[in-house]
Amino acid sequence: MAHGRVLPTSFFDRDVVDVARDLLGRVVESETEEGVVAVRLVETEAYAGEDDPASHAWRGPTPRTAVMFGPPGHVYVYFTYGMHWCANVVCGPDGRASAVLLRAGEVVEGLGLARSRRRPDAADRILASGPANLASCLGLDGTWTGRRVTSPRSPLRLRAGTPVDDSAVVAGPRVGITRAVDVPWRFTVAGDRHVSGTRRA
DNA sequence: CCATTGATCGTCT
DNA sequence: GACGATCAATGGT
Repeated sequence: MAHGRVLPTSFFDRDVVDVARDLLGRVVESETEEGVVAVRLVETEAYAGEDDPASHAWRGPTPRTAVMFGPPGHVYVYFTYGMHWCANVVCGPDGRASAVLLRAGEVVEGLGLARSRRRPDAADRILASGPANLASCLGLDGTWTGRRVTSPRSPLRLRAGTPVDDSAVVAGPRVGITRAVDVPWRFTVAGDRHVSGTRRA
């Protein structure tokens, strides 16, 4: 219970943009045989499914994106660039394929384990900075897809943490995409050192 | 600080 | 067969 209670399914069952913003300050926590790693989120992005040209779900369901078309509160972990895994939480009602990409955070528990999964010499500020780095710290890969984040007994959980005040939230364009490049659905905690780089395609 | 580039392979056209 | 919801290393300003 160190980081508050687990967020309920209703938290994720609403507009994906609102969820992305409200996830800042919350804590993702994974538990494996190796131990627990917890990350306080400082950067997220919203992807609005079939309505959003930048979403993997834009052209309708495929075997890969099937989870996103299911009920909210489950994880979608995808493989990209031949070497990286990235994690999303499915949002909105069943049938609407929206999801929030977890882009960056601060490791607040399990620092040693997180570092061993990345690089032994990784600085704290870059440990979970970037979606693939964040997923790596948590030990996530494709086998985690479909898991719930809304149960206290799930190996992957999202805890309430401490919500971030509106005055400290910055909205801007999403990173690394080639369509809908100007839609401001990337949310960061202003001035936080753990936010990832702002390079665009 | 900024810009460029190679690595590497699943997914969909 | 092309293209990624990326990262780290490199080299210049």
